[in-house]
Amino acid sequence: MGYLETFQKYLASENLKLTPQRAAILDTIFASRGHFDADDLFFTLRKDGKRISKATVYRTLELLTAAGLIRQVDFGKGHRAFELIFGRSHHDHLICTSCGKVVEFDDPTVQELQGRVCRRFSFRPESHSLRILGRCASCRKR
Amino acid sequence: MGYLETFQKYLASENLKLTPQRAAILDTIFASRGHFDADDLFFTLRKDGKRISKATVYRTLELLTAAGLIRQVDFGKGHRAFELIFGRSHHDHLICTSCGKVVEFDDPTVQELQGRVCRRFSFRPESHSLRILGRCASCRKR
DNA sequence: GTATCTGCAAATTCTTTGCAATGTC
DNA sequence: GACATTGCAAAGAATTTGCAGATAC
Repeated sequence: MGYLETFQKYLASENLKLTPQRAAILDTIFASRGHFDADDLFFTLRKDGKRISKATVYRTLELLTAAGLIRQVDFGKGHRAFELIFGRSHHDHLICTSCGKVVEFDDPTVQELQGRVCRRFSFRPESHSLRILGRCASCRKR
Repeated sequence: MGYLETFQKYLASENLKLTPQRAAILDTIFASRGHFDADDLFFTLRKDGKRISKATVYRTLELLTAAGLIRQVDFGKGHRAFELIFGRSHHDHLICTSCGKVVEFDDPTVQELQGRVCRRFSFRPESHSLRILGRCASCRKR
């Protein structure tokens, strides 16, 4: 099932509508991949000639999160960032504290750990986010 | 070495001064423990009869972070939260998505993982933050 | 046709900054 | 005494909200 179809299914289930604005926002997210925030999205849309208000961008990001197509990530900037998760496998982030470079990685240990910790404290696991901070090789050379 | 002494040492090394406001803020953080944000701190101080401006609270939180006495944590609220790290061992957080309860845990696996991932991508590890989200036992019963 | 959406501008919330008075070392 | 610090109020950034007109289903 495609992403638009998935979104539409979610919207229908909540009695919401698929508007051209919502579709354009989702298309833009899929086209760019990577990480983004509300502002990035707003300006990319504008560059593509789509005049969608920031309010709509914010409102749509919330819907897409609820629909499970994107998720919020925290890179320590003062504002919210997101990334696409639809069609992607789970991963975590390694972030360079000098240049801000973000490397995605996947290590099965995290899943096991999540299960173990949840069992110990009687939680039902839902998700996790792991950020490792360090200095990348090229920043260390400088 | 006590926390105030540690802070003072940091301040001296940066040619900064220990003021009554800075000491009061640090004392308050130590007295309350747990997690807090700028606002919590501001109101606790005020309740204790200390009239310290928000600007000073924000400025001091930055200093305390730089001094390594506290660190920023992300609980997915829209604003910054902090926790005391001075005198505490490292830990991560398990958070209930229903009631917001936060459980601290420590699992040595995370350290190993951090080392392994950094080695793989030639990063020098500095720190990490792991948040596991789930539903706690009492929320599941409801 | 009706309930949801959009854009706009105003309102909120969180945080930072300029500046004159004050205080620490 | 010099330079850092404070409080205040204003500025800034990010996000949310109220509302009237437009639109999907």
